[in-house]
Amino acid sequence: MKEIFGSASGSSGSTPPAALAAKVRTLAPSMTRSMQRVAETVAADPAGCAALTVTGLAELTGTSEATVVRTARILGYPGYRDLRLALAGLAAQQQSGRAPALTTDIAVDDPIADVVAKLAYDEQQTLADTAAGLDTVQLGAAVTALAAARRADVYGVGASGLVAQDLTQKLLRIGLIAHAHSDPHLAVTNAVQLKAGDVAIAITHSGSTGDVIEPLRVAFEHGATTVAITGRPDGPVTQYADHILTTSTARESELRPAAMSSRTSQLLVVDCLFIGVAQRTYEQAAPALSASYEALAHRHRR
Amino acid sequence: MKEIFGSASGSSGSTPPAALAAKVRTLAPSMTRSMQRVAETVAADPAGCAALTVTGLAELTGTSEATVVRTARILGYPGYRDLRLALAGLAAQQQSGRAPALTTDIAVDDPIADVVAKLAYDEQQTLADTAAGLDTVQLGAAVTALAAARRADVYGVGASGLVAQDLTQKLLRIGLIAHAHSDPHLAVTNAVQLKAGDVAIAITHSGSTGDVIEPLRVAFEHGATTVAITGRPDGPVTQYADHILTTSTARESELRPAAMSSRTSQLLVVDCLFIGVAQRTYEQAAPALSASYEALAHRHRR
DNA sequence: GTCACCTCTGAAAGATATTTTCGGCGCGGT
DNA sequence: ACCGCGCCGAAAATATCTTTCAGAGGTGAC
Repeated sequence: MKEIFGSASGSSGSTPPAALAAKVRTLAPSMTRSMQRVAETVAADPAGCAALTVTGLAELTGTSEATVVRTARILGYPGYRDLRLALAGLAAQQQSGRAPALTTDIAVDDPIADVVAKLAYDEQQTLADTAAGLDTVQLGAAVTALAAARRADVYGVGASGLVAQDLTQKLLRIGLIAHAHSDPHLAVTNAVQLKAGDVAIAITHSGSTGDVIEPLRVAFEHGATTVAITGRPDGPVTQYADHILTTSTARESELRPAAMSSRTSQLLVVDCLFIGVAQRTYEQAAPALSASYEALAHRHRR
Repeated sequence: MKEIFGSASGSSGSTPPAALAAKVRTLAPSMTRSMQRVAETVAADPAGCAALTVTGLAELTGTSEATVVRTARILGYPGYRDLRLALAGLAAQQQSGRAPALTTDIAVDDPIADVVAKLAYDEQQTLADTAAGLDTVQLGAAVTALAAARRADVYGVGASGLVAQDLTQKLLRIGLIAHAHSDPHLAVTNAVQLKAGDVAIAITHSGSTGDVIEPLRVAFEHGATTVAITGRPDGPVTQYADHILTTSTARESELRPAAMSSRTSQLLVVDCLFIGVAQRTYEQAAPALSASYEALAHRHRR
């Protein structure tokens, strides 16, 4: 049977189509101007667009049928027909579940309580989007590779560097050999050591951070299994990635740099990786986890 | 606009399309045999039928396209196309109806898709809890202190160390002088330098991490304004804290160490601090933020 | 500044899906 | 057995969607 509601990224079937707005944001950078116009129109009023034919939507957005179809393709549907069907589903869902509709934009003069509420809401949204957009097949493949790896190297600079460290810390805890690199030179130097069976993971929101791509390329060329965690599934980094894990992109505002929501998103992905690996290597992971817990106990004051 | 989801019986537009089965029963008497076959098939599996073209459904029910269209008409839609759209909506609603019955505990044999869903849900929960439990007065006070600080030191070890670094990175971006310390000795050594007007922030989930409490105590005794970000507002760390920011504690399970949700919670608090400070120092922060953005641009490959 | 190149875009041709038409077929009545 | 009536599906007609192609517009090199 044809799968209509599955996320475009092809993941398993049960994904709710709620994440359309997120998908539009994620993919907007790889769209042309007129396609963006179409995508935005669709995201703004799914119900309305579901009632339109290709021609109708083309006229409404001031573009051509071809552009509408192209947009549908980018969004992950085989054609406009399927996008329209998904739109109808979305509309029905919206109708039953009433949108919460918070102006999630943070203003300079927002009282502190609003800041807390808006930030929390935003990050929750980011989590939902990420979960919806994550391709579980790719994730599973990455987990399998990690669980069997002799060694894992993780690359990330800037904010993503912290995420890389977080992942590394966790993997070390369950007995894997993992390293985080934020120094590009050392990263490349180490990447040369990798070989088939090893895993290299690059974390970059933009998907085009040279300092992170370079070591991944080297690892890739040396036969390691490579994973990219990025918000731009079409970015340069994916050239050298065997498995691509897409993080979601929230729109950023002046006061809320992209780094913030991308970090939330990346951490969720990284946690999923970790839990996945812990499951696969349970026999080894469980005792290792409690051992590390014990070891810390005495560092806590009475 | 064309009304798709309106009930066929013509009543007001907002009728939920759930009543399809009932409609089939009501109208069955006025249908011919083959039409009934079609109607029943559709009622039995809306989602499946939504994926079929007229021809497909005709074959499936062993009838012809014409009959399918006639059935759609009887059911109140202008044609098969619209019936199909409504069907898609119905399917989506059905799907969204289930699902929230997640036992948020992650088991060893959970499929990867469940892991993603449960983790996302858990972290969302954590965020909501944190936002609800955060004392905005204390937060406001901490922000005020930070915004005016000559210098800020942040202490955190282990997973909290990464949060400390995250905060530091952000504060540096808006022109504050901030340092993260994860080496307890260096932390203490530096804490001695602090004086009134400076800010020291300790991040510890347990509230009893000696390595973090010690530098905070020193800072406190040297007259700095001290802030504790902890999950245990009654823990030892709060002795030396002028302002206490409470993070939420989700219960941890075997596969899901506490570090995971405490990190989420801590990051939210830290983000709030950051945004708060950015608001207060907007004149200085805004240009600093865009400047740091510009500076990074060339590190991205075309 | 100009040229070559490349990408984006929409018009129109081509393919599919939906709707309509129309004649055949079965069924009940005479 | 024959007639009339209405259901049914094949195929034509139409609408909708998809693909192709050539021109417009922009970009970088020289």
